[in-house]
This record gives sequence, C-alpha cells and structure tokens, in this order.
Amino acid sequence: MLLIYNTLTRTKEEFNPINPPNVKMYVCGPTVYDYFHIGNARSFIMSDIIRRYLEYKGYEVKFVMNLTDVDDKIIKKSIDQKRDAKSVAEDYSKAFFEDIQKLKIKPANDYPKATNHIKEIIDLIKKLEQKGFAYNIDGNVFYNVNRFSNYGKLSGKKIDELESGARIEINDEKKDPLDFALWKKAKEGEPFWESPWGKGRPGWHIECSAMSCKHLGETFDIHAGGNDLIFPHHENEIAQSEAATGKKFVNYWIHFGFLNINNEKMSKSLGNIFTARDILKIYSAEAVRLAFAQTHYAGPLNFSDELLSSAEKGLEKLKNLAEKIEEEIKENRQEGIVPKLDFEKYKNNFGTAMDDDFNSPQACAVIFDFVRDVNRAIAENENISLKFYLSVKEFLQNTAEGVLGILDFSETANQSNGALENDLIELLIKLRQDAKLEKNYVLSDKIRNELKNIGIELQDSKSGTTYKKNKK
RNA sequence: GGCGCUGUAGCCAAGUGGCUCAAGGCGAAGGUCUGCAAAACCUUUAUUCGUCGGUUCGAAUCCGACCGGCGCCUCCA
Repeated sequence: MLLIYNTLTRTKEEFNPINPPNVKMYVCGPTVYDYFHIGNARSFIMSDIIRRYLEYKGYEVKFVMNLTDVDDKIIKKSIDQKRDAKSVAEDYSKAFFEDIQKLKIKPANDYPKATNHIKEIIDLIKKLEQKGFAYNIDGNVFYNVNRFSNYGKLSGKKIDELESGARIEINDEKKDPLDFALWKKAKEGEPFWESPWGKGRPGWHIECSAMSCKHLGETFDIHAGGNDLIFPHHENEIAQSEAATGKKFVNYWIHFGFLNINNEKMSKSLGNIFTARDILKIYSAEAVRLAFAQTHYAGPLNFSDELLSSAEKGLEKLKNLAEKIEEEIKENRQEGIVPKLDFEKYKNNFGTAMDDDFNSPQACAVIFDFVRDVNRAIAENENISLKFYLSVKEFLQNTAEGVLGILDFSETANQSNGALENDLIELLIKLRQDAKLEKNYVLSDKIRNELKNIGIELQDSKSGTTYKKNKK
C-alpha cells in the first residue's frame, strides 16, 4: 500500500488513483528564461523518481510537465538582450531538454507550452468571467478571490490574514489586493495575442489550469512542484480550476523541499545560483541523483561539494559491482554455486521503503545493504553460476537503475566495446604478469601506473587481473 | 504578526511509542587478501537522538516550555 503525504490534507494518505492502473500526474516545469538551477533539478529528479516508482508498481503513468514560455522574466531577458521573446524561450527550452536528458530524467508524455494553449486559456478565462469569478478592468482580467469560498485551503491561509500582511502591494486596479491576473494587457513591444479583452497575454497561474485540464482532465491524481509554489501558484490553480469546473481539481498534492547552499536560499542577490548544467560538468548525473535520493524529497537539502563527492564515492561501490557482474555474466558459467541470497527480502524492503511516502533514503539503504551482501557472497564463494549474477543484475536494474536512476548498465556494457583496444590492454596485462613472475616489480608497477594515467585501472585478484576504464 | 518545516555520530541522513536504545552513504582507525596497490570483505566509530520538565510499565518517537536553524505570506522549484 502506497502512502503519499498530501499537502492538501497535511497527512499521509493511501494512494488510490481515480482510474487504476492509470495515474495522471502533472509537474510544474520551468520558465524558460535561463538555464535551470540545481534546485529546479531537485524537483525534476524527485518527480522523476516518483513517476518511475509508480511505473515500477505497475501503474500506467501519464506524466505531463509544462513549459512556461511567455512570462515577465522572459520578456525582461528579451529586452536586455535586444531580441524577441520567442527566441529566448526557444533557446532555453532546447537547453532544458538537453539538461534533463543529461540528468537521466525520463521524458514526460507531454511538455505542453503556454503559447500553444492560448485558445484553451482564453476559453477558461471566459468561463470564469461568465461564472462571475473574473472581472475585466481595461484589458486586464483578474480573478476575484473573494468569490471562491475555498481560497486558501491548500496553503492554510485565510484571506483576512493575508490582507493584513504588510507585504502585499496595493494595486488600485484590483478589487482586492489578493486578486491575481488571468490576462495581462500588452504593453508596447510585448508579445501579445488577440482576446475578447484586447491584445494581451496570459497570467502565470492560468496556463497550468488550462493545460492540465486539457491533457489530464478536470480532475487528476497527482500534482507536484516546489514548496514555494504552494502559495500563491497552486492555490490559484485550485481557485481557477475548481471555480470553472465545479469539480475537485487534484487528489494528491506533492511538494518538494528547498535546496539551500550553505544553509542559505539560492538567490541572485547572494550570487549562489548553480545551474544543473554547470554541476554536471563536475559530477555525474548519477551522483546528483543519489545525493538527492539520499534525502527525503519533502525536507530541506543543503547542497555542497562534500555532499556530491560523497555521493560520487558511494556510487563507485555500486558501479564496481555492476561491472563485476557484467564480466561474470559474460563468462556464462552454467554450472556452479548459487549463493543463498534472499532476493525477495530486498525487493520487499525496497518496496516497503518507497511505499512509505517515497522514502528514497531508506530505499538507498536497502540497495547498499544488497550490494554489501552480494559482495560478501562473491568474496566467500568461487565458481558462482550465471544464475546468481543474472538475479543480482535483475534486482539492480529494477531498483537502482529503473526507479532511482543511479546506475546505468548500458554504460557499463559500453566499456567492453573496442576489440582492438581490449586486446592491447590484455597484452599489457600479460606482459605485466610475466614481469611479476620474474619479480620485476619496477616494471609491473610502471605498467600499472602508466595505464592508470590514461584511465585504465588494473586490479589483481586471485583469479587474475581485471581492469576497468574510468571515464575522463 | 500569520502559516509551515527543522535540530539524530566528524559530515550527510533514515527512523516518529516497545520488535533495530538508533538504517544507509561519506570520513576515520584496525584487520583479511596482495610483492605492493586497488577493489572487496570483516571489526571499531551516537548507552544516545537541541535543552529542561511531563505523560507512560516503556519515548529519539506523544505533550509543554525554552533555545537554535530555515522557508512561505511578493517573482521563485
């Protein structure tokens, strides 16, 4: 039984999709005005892990992530760079797809863009207007929060209390300071679309209501995003969608904790923004994913070099085992010992962990327990049969690779490509072996060191010398 | 002011009433293997879970107070 912490009810609830085995899931994607940062990456990776786990459990997940491609920040950048907003959005959309691919994030079923849904957005605003939830002031259309009795139900805020807050700017045009824009009148030089209210563009919140409805329906299962989106963005989405349809918008709301740098929020003013793109120049995608998976998605995560280098280190243990079993599988040893290992136990433990509100840190612990126990079995036995290695591989493929995305067997396998190269290495190993037999350790160490310098690491063992190629 | 999160070993981080009074990763120390390394394995590394009280047969886990860190309430993942 899968439990999910639902922001709406502030409790862990049993997950019951509307139409099993189908699950409809929407995640707020990027505003494409810049490369996305490592904090965004956390949301994307954790929603990816959640999605993969649902699939692991046999659900058919329709996963939709929007791209906000018209927005104040994009317009600002286009003005700064003296080019049109469309090309800014296109460039960073392209970069977004490159980066999520590098992070080994499984592609969504759909990446709807706001600018491709202007019609749906306008229709939705019209509907809200007809129902009396929206009002037009000189080409700006606002949502009237006082008309929606449930306003504040997600964030636990009350309209009166919000109004007494000092930080809300007073806008003369609005009937209430909390009212938010559904349609923004175009200013000179801004991108615009024709609408019943004149030339303008959609407000930020409306696109998610329009697009999630179009691609997932009026009511769907899971909506996820960063913590800071709870208010006002998700609150406003609920207000828009539920006012328009009269139906419940989303059953389970999932929110990701913030990523801090040195215990401070990432911000432009502090100059501590790291893009995912830059981080990936230093660390592997798997290390980033492991570092994130080792912290529960909802809690805060303090990002540091130490965090990633320790994840990179831990990953090596996993990769070493993966390489070992690939080699052994190639041996194709039909006969031999099958060490006793309770694969079902690890599988159950993994599932139990993930079933408890996607407790990925616990799931990682199960995987590392498994790795240790397999290594021990390998150390204690000789002539282990193929059957054992295939079972080990299957488990790791389903969990570490399939759900957490912290291992990639296809990369492990790639290492064995290049027959000539391999023959040369084997030759050197043989020469070194001869040198060792003659106790010419100066030469044998030289061969080992020189190979290491070019990224090939030799490892002696009882059964002979093996090597692995280290990525440069 | 309102709402919410959080304080567990040198670092990161699960656990949220007894069954693990404490997983897992990194780091550190010792050992096995090895010519030496590397990898792997074994052992050790929190009698203790911010502090002080309380509830209970029993609490890191519930309650209260206090101390500390953070977020949201304005664009933000």
